[in-house]
Amino acid sequence: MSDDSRSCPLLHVDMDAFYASVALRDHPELVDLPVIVGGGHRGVVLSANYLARRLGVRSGMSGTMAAQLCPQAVRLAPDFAAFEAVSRSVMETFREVTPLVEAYSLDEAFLDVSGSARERGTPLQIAEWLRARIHDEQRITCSVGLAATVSVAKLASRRAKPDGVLMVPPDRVIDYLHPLDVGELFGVGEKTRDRLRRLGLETVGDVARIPLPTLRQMLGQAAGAHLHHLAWGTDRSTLVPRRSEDDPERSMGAEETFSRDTADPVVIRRELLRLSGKVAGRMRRAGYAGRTVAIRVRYSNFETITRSRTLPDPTDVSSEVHAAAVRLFEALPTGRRIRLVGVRVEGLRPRVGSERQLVLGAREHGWAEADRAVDLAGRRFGRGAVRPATLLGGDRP
DNA sequence: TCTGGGGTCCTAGGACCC
DNA sequence: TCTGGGGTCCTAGGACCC
Repeated sequence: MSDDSRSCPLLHVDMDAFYASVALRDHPELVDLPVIVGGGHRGVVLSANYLARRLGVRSGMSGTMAAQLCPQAVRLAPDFAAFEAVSRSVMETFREVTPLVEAYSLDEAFLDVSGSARERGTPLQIAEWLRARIHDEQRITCSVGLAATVSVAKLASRRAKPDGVLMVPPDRVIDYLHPLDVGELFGVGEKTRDRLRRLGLETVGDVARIPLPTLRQMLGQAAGAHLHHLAWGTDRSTLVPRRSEDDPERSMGAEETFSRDTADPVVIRRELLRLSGKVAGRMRRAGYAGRTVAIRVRYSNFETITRSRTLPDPTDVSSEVHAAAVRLFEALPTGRRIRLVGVRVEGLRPRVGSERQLVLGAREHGWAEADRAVDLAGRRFGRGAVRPATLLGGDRP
């Protein structure tokens, strides 16, 4: 590859089979076997090594199906603490190269290296340096896509996998994009792909040839414009450093699939209590309060509904979140068997000090104090050290 | 024994206010 | 007597991503 890579200052770095690679690093005796991370009872595959993929296993697939395709695979439980540690360390390496890092998930990030040339060389040289460095330090491989825009860099890294590099310079973008299946575009999932196919649009080029107003009419204002830019490779070229002070989280939630479906309101209310405490605790640790409490219920037929209520004031108090969640749940028709429940708090804003207690009555004040005591005990004795009495000894779903 | 758990963004309709 | 728009907030659902 000749090095005209200065026209491709955006790097998308993506770890190869991240969870599986980290797991294998800690279980070297398994490297020659197909390995699946996740996919336990009622679960889906989180990651699979390339041996398992060769047999058809894909992440997101149900564990049951993976076991059918690949009964000889070794199944490992995910170790999120290990994944997070590797992720933090990799992101630090990225920040050595440039401050312009958009961490997209635990195992992916976009880097803008346009300002790093003098110290570190061309984007292509930087990509290879990063790959070598990550391999040396973490013993896992990654792939890098280079382009002038975010979505093209992302497509390129996918095509480079595993353990490769692919650059798509601006003057080659159209030739690269237009033959691709529309489903490959970042943001085009199964539903949109099917819809486009029914409209006779199979390739990215087909979409590109549709006039923008027509596309907007077909897919909606935002989605139409978005797709148009993706099809011409003219999507955004500047990065948004994620999860900084000017980029607060929008919502926090927790959900759980029961080990078997249940219609028992006592079991469900107890689960709502546990999830509310988990969410509110995370909010307090992160310094957020939020006004809208939402629950999610998935019935045994997989039909999924949400119900939400906006409170007069933001809260991070476990019992307030729980009370709102239970009220929403109790407004639902009874008797249907439920597969999953979730609690989410939306409209988060940074909690400034504790001014709220000053204007509230004694009742709420007491619960906020109780939460603080629980948080303190959790820090000293481990999370879950103090819990509501109804969660003690109860069967976890 | 099909189908997790964490999120984000968009749309659409109705309420409500000016 | 008949009939306005625009803006914002709230709620529910849907699509998508890793």
